[in-house]
Amino acid sequence: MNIIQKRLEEVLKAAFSSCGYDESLGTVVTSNRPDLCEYQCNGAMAGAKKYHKAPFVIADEVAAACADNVIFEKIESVKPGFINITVAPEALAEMLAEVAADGHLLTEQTGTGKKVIMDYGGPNVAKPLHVGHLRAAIIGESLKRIYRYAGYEVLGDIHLGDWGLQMGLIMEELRRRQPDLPYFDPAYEGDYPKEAPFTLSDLEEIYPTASARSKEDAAFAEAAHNATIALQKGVRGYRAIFEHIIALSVTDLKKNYEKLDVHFDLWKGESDAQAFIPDMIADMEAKGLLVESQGAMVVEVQEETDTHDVPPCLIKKSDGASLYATTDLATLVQRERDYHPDEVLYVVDKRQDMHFTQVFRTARKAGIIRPETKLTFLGFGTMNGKDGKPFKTREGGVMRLETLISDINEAALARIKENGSMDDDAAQEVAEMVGLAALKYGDLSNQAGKNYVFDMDRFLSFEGNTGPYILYTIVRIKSILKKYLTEADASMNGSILPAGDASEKALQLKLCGAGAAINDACDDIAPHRICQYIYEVSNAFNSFYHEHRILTESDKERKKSWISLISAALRVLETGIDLLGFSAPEQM
RNA sequence: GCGUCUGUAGCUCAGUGGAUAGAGCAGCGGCCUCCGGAGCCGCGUGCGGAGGUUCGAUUCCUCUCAGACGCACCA
Repeated sequence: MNIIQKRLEEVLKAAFSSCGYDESLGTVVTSNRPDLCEYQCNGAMAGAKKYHKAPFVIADEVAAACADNVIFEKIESVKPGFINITVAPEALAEMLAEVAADGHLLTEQTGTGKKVIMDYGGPNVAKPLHVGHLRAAIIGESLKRIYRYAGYEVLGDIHLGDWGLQMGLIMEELRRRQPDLPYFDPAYEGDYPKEAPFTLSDLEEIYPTASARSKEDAAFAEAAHNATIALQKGVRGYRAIFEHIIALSVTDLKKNYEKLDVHFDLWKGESDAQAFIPDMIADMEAKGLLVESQGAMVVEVQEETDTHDVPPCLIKKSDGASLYATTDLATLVQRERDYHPDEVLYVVDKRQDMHFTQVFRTARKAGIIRPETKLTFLGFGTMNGKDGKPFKTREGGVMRLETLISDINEAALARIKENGSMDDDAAQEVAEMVGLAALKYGDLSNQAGKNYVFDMDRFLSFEGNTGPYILYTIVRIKSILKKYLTEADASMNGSILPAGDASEKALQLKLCGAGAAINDACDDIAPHRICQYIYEVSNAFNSFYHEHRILTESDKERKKSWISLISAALRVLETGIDLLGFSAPEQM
């Protein structure tokens, strides 16, 4: 909670209590009428009924009971029963000093001692990343950082799509093209080559070709199916090809996620979970959970409180093969065995809501995870084009992530060169930072669960609620501080003085809310709260900046106080963008 | 058909059981002898619709309209 709110509540609750009312009525919230006050308490109205008194009377009593507390500049009751509060500048300055002195900006360490596994990758091997993978990566990376800031131990797992028919398709197509490779010779007993007989770009072409072929050529489809089984059985030639594919893909994926400043702690995949399937299924059978339905083996997950049908969770196909849900469940078996997480958070397309409902229920019924382990599904919406339909290339195809990123960087570079005098290398580097900020902020500033419109021009416009605007504000503060530090008597240790005017006070008030904003983002699994907060901080800073000449201020203490104030603003903003997953250049 | 989600300003989006629902963009008008004008300051329109609960509803509930999405052997 915001330190100001917390302190005010302590006073208000005591006042309600001393007047003979329930102290829970002393809840304080930020004012929705900034023209009247900074904070307000509506407890008098809530309590009016219970105590059979006019709300205005209660508000009057309470306000009078604590009016002489030094935390208030003003506390007054207003009809019909609001208690309006204005914070004393001296008290505010002290509270801001506490925020600035705290290692986590007074973010409550709610996650201390808790371990969370976050699943926010899901790319398929042998296929390029496309924009569909973007949201999971951006949102997941941000949540990982936010959770860590609140004290959680977080393990980010990429959860590769590296199993199933797609692998068989690739192998069969490879065999069709190069049947003489030793991998396909059952009699071959020597070592296989260290180098793959194909490149990544070969793979990117092979998969769609094979996929198309299997649809028209039944014999090929059958062969691919058999190749899949051969891989699953561990036939060493197929296993060796599999290793080649993984090695090539992972190298490429790391490079691409690196560009997004997205990092995973675990590079596990669906293939890693396969070994856990037989025991898991045996256990389900032993518990009597597995039932036959229309030829398949399923776990019923309908619950009595359901007001509608929830289809059963499919564990085994009628041909005995396992499915999507089977793998996800086995992955949970593995995660429980290896990490004992307190929570597993999935950042996945919201269209998979039903799937995860089934998986979570099955996991609980089967005792795969401990009863106290939280399973959370954060479903995100689709990234749409300006036409409101899912984002596509101009030709109507799926856009590769690399293309999207380079398009943004190019546009950012053009913008920087318009008004900058940077040399080319520096400009390129800054363009990448600005581009990433535009991309991530444009995504994260929306509620994760909703679809949003991707509009590069808007995200990069450098005006309004955008990543570049935040970066600009940060760079501006850095620039002032740099100039200040060249002065002979520069000191970064000035104490923050009580605000002298409205814009200074507004900035101080805003900065005190940093920890609360981060806790809110964490508790609600909502990075957009960070965006909103740092945007407000940026606005507050820019208003303050516009009304004060910091470096030419003649009052030394006042000047040092302002330096401390904008340093605090800088720290809050840089922390904010770090939690969103990007960073600011020195100049732009 | 069943279900889930969404509907807030011309556009893109926030938001809350409380007073007068906020930003940005677009439009109009101001501000550079000044630490970065990628900025600042003004100007106006809106909670899809109907009921209900409540002292008070855009927020909670029911119904309704519209759109997106999901409904077992793909992942």
